[in-house]
Formats: sequence, C-alpha cells, structure tokens
Amino acid sequence: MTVVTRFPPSPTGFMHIGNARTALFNFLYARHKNGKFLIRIEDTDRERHSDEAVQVILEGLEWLGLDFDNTPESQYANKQRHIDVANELLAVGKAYKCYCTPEELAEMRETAKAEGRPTAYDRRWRDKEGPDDQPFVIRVKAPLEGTMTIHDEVQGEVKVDYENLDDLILLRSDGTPTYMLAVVVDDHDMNVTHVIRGDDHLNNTFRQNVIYDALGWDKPSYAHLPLIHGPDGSKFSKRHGAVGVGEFKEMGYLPEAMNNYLLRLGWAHGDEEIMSMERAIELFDFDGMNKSAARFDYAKLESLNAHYMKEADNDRLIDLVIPLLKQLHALDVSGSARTRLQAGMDGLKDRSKTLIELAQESRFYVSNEITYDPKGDKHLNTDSFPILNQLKGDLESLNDFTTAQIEATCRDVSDTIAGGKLGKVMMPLRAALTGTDKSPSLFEAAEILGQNEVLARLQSAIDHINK
RNA sequence: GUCCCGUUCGUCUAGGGGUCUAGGACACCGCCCUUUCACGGCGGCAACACGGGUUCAAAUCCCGUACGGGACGCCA
Repeated sequence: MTVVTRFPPSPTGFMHIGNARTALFNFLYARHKNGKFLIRIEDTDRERHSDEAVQVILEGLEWLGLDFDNTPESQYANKQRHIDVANELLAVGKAYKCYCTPEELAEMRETAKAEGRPTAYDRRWRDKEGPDDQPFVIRVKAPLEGTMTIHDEVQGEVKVDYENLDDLILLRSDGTPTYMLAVVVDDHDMNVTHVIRGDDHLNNTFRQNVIYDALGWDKPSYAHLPLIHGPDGSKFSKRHGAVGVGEFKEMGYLPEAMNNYLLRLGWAHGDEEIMSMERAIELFDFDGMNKSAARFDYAKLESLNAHYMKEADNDRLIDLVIPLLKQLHALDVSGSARTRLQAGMDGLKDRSKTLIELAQESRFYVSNEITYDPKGDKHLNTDSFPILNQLKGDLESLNDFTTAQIEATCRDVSDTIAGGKLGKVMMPLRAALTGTDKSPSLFEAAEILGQNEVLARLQSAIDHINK
C-alpha cells in the first residue's frame, strides 16, 4: 500500500516553526516510503481565511524545499461531503440531535469541574426525542464503556477509557461541520495512511477514532511528535523571538540549516549531526524519534548554519547577499563589486554564521566609501601615520599587485619601520581598507580590491589622520 | 479539577540488562595556529530527577513520588 501523509495547516497568516517541523517529518516519511505528501488547508473557519495567509504557508514550504504531490486542497470546499456523512450517521442511529445551548454546556462544565468530575458532555439528549423546532447540534454516539487503545508510532501504546470520552459535535447548530468531523472525512477521502502531527493532538486521536468507528472506516496509523519548546522550556511563542519560518529566513538562515536543525530536534540517527535532505530521506523512520519535548536553541542553529554557509556555492551566496546589502546597508552591487565578491567569497563565507553577517562582512568589497568605526579609527593616528605613508609608497611601486607581493611589501615595511611587528602595519592597513579592526586576510583582500583602490583608500586614511 | 504524555551534561542527543570509570554535537573554558576577528586543530568542564522493587547484574524492566508538558470549545 502506498504511504500517504499530509500537512494540514490552518491559514493564520504565518507559518509557525513547529508546523514547519511537522511538515518536514510528513515530507520525509512520505519520501522515505516512496509515498505521497499532500497539503490540505484547514480553512473551515472562514473568518480566518485569506489567500495571503495560504500564500505565506506555501512560500514557507517552498523555501524549505518540501514539495508536495497535490494541488493544495481546501477543507472548506468539502463542506457538503462532511454534512452528508454526519447525516448518514444520524440516519443509522449512530449520531443524534442535541438541543443544549452553549450556556447550558458551559454551566455543565463548571459544575463538573467544581465536583471534581470530568468535564465531558453528560449525554442528556442521547436517547431522547427533542423539539424539532429548536436549534440543535449533531453529536456522535461514543461507546459508553470499555477502553480504546491506540498504537502510536512514536508514543507507543496509549489507552483511554471510553468513560472519559464524550459524544463530540459533528455538525454545529448552524449546520456547519466541526474540525473533528472534517479531519476524519478528509483524511479518509484522501486515502491518508499516516497521520503525523504534534502530540498536542494525541487526545484528539481518541475522539477522532470514535468517528472512524461509527463510520466503520479503517483508521490511519498515528505518529504524534513531541512539541518544540522555547529556550526556557515553555511553549514556543513570540516572546522567545522568531517563531515564523519567514522570520528565520529574514535572520539570514539557510533552508538546509533549518531543515537539519529541525530534524535533529527530536529525532536522531546515532551521532550523525550533519545530514543532507537526501540522507534524511534515506534514514528517516519513527524509530529515531524522541518522545519528549525539545527546547529550541539558537546557538546550535547558528552553528549548523555556519557549516552550511561554508559549504554553499559562492554564486548562490552572492545572489542571496545582494538584496541584503541593499536592504541593510543601502548598497547597490555593481558589476565590478560582484567580481570582487566572487573573488573574496571563499574568505568571507568561512567567517559568517548568517547571511546578515555575510552582508556586513562584504561591505568593504562593495562600497569604496569607507567610514571608520571607533575600532578602526583607533588604528589611524600619528603613530600609524608614517607607516601608512611608507606602505602607500611601497605598494604604489609594485608592478605585480599580487597576494605574495603585497605580503612581502607589508613584511618589509614592518621590518624597517615597525620594529618587526607585523600587526603595527596590518591593523592601520586594515582600518584603511575596511574601516574597522576585523576582516578576512588582508593580503588577499588587497589584491582583490586592486592597486588603485588600495592606494586611494590609503590616501583617504592619511587624509583622515591629518584632519 | 479530570484525562493523557514525558524526565540522560546548560541545550540537542547516543544508549534498548552486563562492552557505561555513560559517547557525540552546540555552548562554555584553556592551549595551538595567526596580520585582526573568525575558521581550524588539540584538550577540559559537565548528566542517568527521586524512592522503592525485579535481577547475579538496571541509565536500560515494573511501581510510586516529584517536576515539566499537553488536552479538556457549537477553535483548528
């Protein structure tokens, strides 16, 4: 039988990182089994629905590379089918009309809570005929006694006594189907074989199974994944910083780093930390799944991202960093600047943990307007003045402006007028060329900038000291 | 309150009765490399929640306690 998994986001306007992880696991399992990975938009709540919100989710999936095998289905579109199913159950006596008002139910719950009893609906209309002219909801008849056992792929065997389950609502008093009904019907109709979702749904599984059983349908396999918590152990929310997939993208993380991190959060294959999507598809199974919630750790994400930055193709990084240079530093990348970036990227990408950092580090290659920050400025003073002058003269006389020649020149200046301390030469030069006190290897950077530009920047630094 | 789930270094985890003086990764600390900051290399710190069982033997199995999380909607 073909494995079919599904990702059913509700269009809330952003894609929670926890949902992204759920999507990832559904994707991986489907691909691992050579099955299908489907998308269904849970838009039964029309208030919340918007095309933009759906778009945000699809963009998130695309960014992560989680391609799916259907045109995204709308749950709302299946409304009539859900209603029909509910009416069938009513017709065969497996469901019934309940005339309780919401106020009545609220009161019922409060009383039960006060008395220390379960807050479930007390089934007062289960075997009664009601006044047909009053509003009613349709509820399933759940078994009254016994125990339901589910064999969860992650959680193992979980049991709940039927007396703790109630007769949940299938159709609201306005005739619209509830989420519980819709999910069951849609999963069945889409031939979903494996329901993989957050373990906040574990309790729902029992309620949904009641519907499956009433319908006499085969139930899917279940895998309930542990949730992601914030760094402090509580529910991962806005106050922990970023929660939406789009926000992580904006923070300069690479999708492959994101996937790798999310995968390892709750799942492991021995000591393998770094794992490509291909490898993950090959290995993924529920065996490696952990049962407990994991805390989100930005530091580890960053280190993974640093790893993938080093591995990334230079042209790809350049394409990614150009919009950031514009957006963050108001810099346009000209053709010659792009050439510099290409030449310098090997030295740049090894030192950046995120694309944001990469953009910052790239600035001195892109713009010839150097502004000295305090740390750079510190090295431009009367002590370094003669050194810069000497350097300028010596570099100007070079015929081959190559890394090796530049290095030889710097060392020579260091030996003759800086007491052999190379740092005394390099730090002022670094400040002159980059405006600050840290940068990639300067011998190479100078070659990439070119002789004219290096001399111009040295002159600017000298002028700056003179002021 | 009721029901369900969980608990190995600070964090993510390996571990499925003896190979555990508990392994790896991130973070942290130190050293090396070095023109700076990084990178890289080497080394260090650091954990089986607690209490009972079962067993010749328990991080691993069972029970309880504590703590943490989740669910209890005519939301999804």
